[in-house]
Amino acid sequence: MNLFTDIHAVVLAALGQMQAEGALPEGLDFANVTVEPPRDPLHGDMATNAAMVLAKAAKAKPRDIAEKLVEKLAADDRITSAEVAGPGFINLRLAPAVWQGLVAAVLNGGTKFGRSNLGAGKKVNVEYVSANPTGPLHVGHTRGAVFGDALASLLDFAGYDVTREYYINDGGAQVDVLARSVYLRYLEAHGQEVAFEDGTYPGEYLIEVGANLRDKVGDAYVDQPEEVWLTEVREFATEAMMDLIREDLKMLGVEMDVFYSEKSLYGTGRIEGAIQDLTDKGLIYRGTLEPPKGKLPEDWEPREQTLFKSTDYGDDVDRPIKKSDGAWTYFAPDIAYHYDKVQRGFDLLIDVFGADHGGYVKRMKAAVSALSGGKVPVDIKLCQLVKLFKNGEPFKMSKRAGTFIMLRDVVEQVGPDVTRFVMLTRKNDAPLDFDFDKVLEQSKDNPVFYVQYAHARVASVLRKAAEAGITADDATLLAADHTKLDHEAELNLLKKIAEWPRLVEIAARTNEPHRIAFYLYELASDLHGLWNRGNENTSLRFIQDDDSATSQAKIALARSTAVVIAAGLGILGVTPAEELR
RNA sequence: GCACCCAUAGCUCAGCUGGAUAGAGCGCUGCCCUCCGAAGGCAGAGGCCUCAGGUUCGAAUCCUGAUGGGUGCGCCA
Repeated sequence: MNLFTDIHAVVLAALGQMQAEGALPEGLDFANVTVEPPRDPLHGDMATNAAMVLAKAAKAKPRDIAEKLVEKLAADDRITSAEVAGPGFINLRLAPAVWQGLVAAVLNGGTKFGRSNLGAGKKVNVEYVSANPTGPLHVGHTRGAVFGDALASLLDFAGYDVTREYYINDGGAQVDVLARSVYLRYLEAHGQEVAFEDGTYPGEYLIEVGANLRDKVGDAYVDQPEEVWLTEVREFATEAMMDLIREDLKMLGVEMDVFYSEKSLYGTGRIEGAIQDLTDKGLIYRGTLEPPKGKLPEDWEPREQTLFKSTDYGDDVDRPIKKSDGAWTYFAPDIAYHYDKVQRGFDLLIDVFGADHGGYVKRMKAAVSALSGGKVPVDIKLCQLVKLFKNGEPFKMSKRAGTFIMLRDVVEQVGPDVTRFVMLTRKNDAPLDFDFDKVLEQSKDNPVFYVQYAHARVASVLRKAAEAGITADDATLLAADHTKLDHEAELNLLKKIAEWPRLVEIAARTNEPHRIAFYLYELASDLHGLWNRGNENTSLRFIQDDDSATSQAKIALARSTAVVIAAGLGILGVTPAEELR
């Protein structure tokens, strides 16, 4: 139930009627006609721009169209007033009964209220995290993980068929480095002195992996050449790292549907197949790239390479898919991977990358566009950096100094709910400050707490109602007389609830889950406001002494608010609190 | 040098793909608990939406350019 689409339909019907009566010419494009909440609530409940948008094509003055449209709209019994304002806006006011009807809609729908079929069941693949399997996840990954996960949930809520996917980069040189590092820890576990030189991972998390390897194979690999052990150790180490990463994700509450291995693309002809597809389209050639302008790398020399003609699809330069030794570059398996996603029948692909992959966006879009014949859109969301603070002081991360903050450090300190919510209170393409002290603060300065508090307050009302002997289960609340909710403050809260289904669609269309977080803050604010007005005006308190019928109507409103908050938090992956401590 | 992202109140940020007098939190000045949780609420002060052009009924929003900041730029993924 989305009141805005309902009224939008009313407006379109009225416009159609005007055409039938000759008041408007045929063949007008209504696509830009919107119905939205006016910026200033004093103007009314909803506003439409219909008259202004159509004026030019209809060769009429906006206000003239508006005057006629207003007459039609006023005939609808949901609309109590329709008036022309400013340059040709039409401001509408809706009958209280329309707003009051929301309570039943919310209580009937539960946390499914606001679900949309915007996605119409289209298959969408959301790829996120995809961190290299060389160590536990750190803070940078955390933002991508939270963002991708919330986006996936949002799209699901908006009616898409969502697959959550993790691409394991286990095919490149970095896993050989990992294997060698684990091998050193393995030797160490056998009592040898080892040195970690450049090009190895000195992280302490590998000590245990080395010891486990020793327990598994004994001294079979000790003092053996690399050919003997590299493949097995690599396998063993990547498995161990993926176990670590899976644990990290679990701590955050992230569950993937698919873990897709890069390595599985090799030796199966799938990379060759994808490249062949591009070759058939005339997009693969041998050539030499121009050196980048400006600061030239010291060892630059022109080289002939196998290139993908990504410039045909808007990229700045063509991109190499093979190294000079004939091996694939990282780009080639990535092309094959996306080719595979296209072939699995997804209607839409979304990649969530870190900001450091910004330069990768154009070539990936080019590749998908070429591979799918432009049929499968790919949206690439970049998550900007997370800056950590402690006591207001920037917290520098350094691998060398051991102050590299891991995902588990953050989650252990502040919990998954806070971590998730805070990471979603900024749009993905803006950098994020994360202050350990501030996020744990319990005040309105902290949005997580503020929203949780609103939810907990409603739970508190329900407990108080039980103490006062008022029945307040959802069935009873649903049957209550909601027309008693006629105070302006109560109607305002209902109007905010009415925006929820609309907001879900906007957030889903733009792939911006942070909008959910901001909406929840506003909704919580309205509830807190109503609550406090009960201080001065006792008739606004949810529990009315000696009047259980009125109480039930008011509690139904509180409960509806809590349901929407719970639904929103559900999308963000945050558990709604029944009680705060 | 080139590409992408960002620029809105003193600070941290929203702004519903072009709408009316640009919003919130913090901070600042006041006020509200015999009351369902004051862990809250209300009010006030605070703005040339970085700058300059353009598009149109209408621009913080779209386009061009400039300035400042971030990220990246052929055998690392």
